[in-house]
Amino acid sequence: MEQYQNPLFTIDNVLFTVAQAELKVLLVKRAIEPFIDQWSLPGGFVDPLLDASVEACARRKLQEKTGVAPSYLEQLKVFSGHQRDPRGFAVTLAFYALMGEQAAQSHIDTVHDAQWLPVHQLQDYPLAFDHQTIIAEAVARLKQKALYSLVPVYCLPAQFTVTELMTVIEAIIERPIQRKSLMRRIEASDMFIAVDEKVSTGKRPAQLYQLKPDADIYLFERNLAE
Amino acid sequence: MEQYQNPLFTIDNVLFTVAQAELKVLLVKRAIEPFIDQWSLPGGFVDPLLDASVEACARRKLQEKTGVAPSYLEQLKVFSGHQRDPRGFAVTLAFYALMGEQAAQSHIDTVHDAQWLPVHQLQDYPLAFDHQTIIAEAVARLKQKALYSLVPVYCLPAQFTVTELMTVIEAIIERPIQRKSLMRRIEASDMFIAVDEKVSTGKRPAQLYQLKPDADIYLFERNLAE
DNA sequence: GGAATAGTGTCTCTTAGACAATATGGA
DNA sequence: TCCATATTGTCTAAGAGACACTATTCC
Repeated sequence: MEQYQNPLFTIDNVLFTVAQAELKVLLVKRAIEPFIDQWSLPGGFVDPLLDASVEACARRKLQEKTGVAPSYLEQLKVFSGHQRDPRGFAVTLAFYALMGEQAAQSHIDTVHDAQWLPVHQLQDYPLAFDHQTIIAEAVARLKQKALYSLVPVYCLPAQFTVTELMTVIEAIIERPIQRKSLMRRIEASDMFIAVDEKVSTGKRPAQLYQLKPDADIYLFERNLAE
Repeated sequence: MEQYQNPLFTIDNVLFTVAQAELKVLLVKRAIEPFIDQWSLPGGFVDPLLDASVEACARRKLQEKTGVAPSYLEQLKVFSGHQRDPRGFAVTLAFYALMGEQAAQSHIDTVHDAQWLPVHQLQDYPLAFDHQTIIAEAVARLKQKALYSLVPVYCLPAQFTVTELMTVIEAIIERPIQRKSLMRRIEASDMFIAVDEKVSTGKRPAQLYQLKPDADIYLFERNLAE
C-alpha cells in the first residue's frame, strides 16, 4: 500500500523567444528512443542529487541546451496518461520560459540538435510524445498573460525600446496594439527605468528601458481589449 | 543515465467550500508516519492501474474522503524539494477544488478523520509537510480567480441565489462587493439560467439560478476593483 | 524641407463602484 | 402599512482604443 509502481516523472520546457517578429520555441532532436530523431521539448529526468527542486531541474536542462539561464521561468502544468509515452503511464511537468534570442544564439549555433522553430509552422513537424499539445497550451497561457502583464519583455535583451516591446507583444497576441496603451502600461507598471538614448535604424532615436533590479511583475486590472 | 532514482511523486488536494460565510478547507488526520495524527491535505500516491491521469487520481482521492466528486477541480502547481518530506526528495502535484458544503456533509459526518477547517484559523494547527504553504498558494489563486471569473459559484449547491453567490465571493476575496456589479456579471457571463422562485428567510423571495448544462467559465476582461 | 520613426494630447467607450429608487412578500 | 430583503436605474471614475498632432533625426 505504501508504494505503488512509481510512474515515470519528467520535466519539459517550452522555451520561447521572439525573432523576426515571430514567436519561436526551442526544440531539440531526440537522440534516443522512443521518438528518436524527432523534434521534442528540451527536458528529462529529475536528478535529486543535482536538483534542489523541479524548477532547478528545468533551469539545468535549459542551461545544457542554451548555455544560459532563461529570463523567465514558470510552471505550466502537468501532463499525464497512459497514451502519451509508449513505455506506459507517464507524468511530465511542463514549464514555459522566455529569453532574448541573442543570449542563446552563439551556443545554439554550435550544435545541430537544437533549433528555434516558429510556433505557427509546427503543424508541419511530427513532434515527440504530446509535445504539440504542450506547446499549444503554453502558447495559450503566454497569450493570456500578455493581455494583463508585461511578461513579454522577458523575450527581449536587458535593454530594449518601446517599439521592440510592442513587436514582441504583437507577435504573441497576434494582433496590433496601440503604442499609446503600451506606454501607459510601462509607466503604470513602474517596472522599468529609462537609460540613455539609441539610434535604431536611422530616424528619431528611441528611449531605451531596462527592468528595475527589484521589479515585480505588475498585473493590470484590465486586459488589453479587442 | 536513462533512469535515476525516481523521486516520490504524490497528489494533494486543497478542497474548498464556503460555509457560515467563511472559506473552509477539507483536512484529514494522517493515519501513518510521517506526521502521523496531524492534519493534512487529502491525497496520496498515483495508482497507474486505477488512474487514467493525475486529474483522475485527484478525483479518486477526493471521492474517498467526501463520497462525491467536486464541482470544480484544477491543477494548482507542483511543490518539490529535499526539505518538505523527511523521507527525502519529494514531488507533489497540488490541485485545488471547490464544492458545496451540503454535498459532502453526510459522508464527512460519518468519519472523524476528515473535517472542514476555516482557512483563517489554520495558523493554529501544525499541518503535515508544507501543506500550510500549499493552502496559502491555493487561497491566493482562488482569490485572484474570483476577481475575473465566477468560479466561486462552484462552492454552492446546484441552485443558488444572487445573495448566496455574493456571500461566497465576499468570503473568498475578503471584502464586500456591489450586488449590482455581481448581477451585471451574472448576466454578461451567460453561464446561468433562472429557475423558479424561492423564499429565503422571509421578505422578498430571491431568484434562483443554476449553471447552464454546457456552460464554460466566462473570463471577464476586468477585475473587480478595490 | 521631406520622410520616417518616436512620443503626446485628448476624445470616446466600456464596465466597475456608489448609491438612490423601486419591487415584493411577511408580519 | 411597515420592514427587510431583492432588484433596477443612473451617475461617476478609470483605463483601453482611436487617432490626430508634435518631436527628432537623417537625407
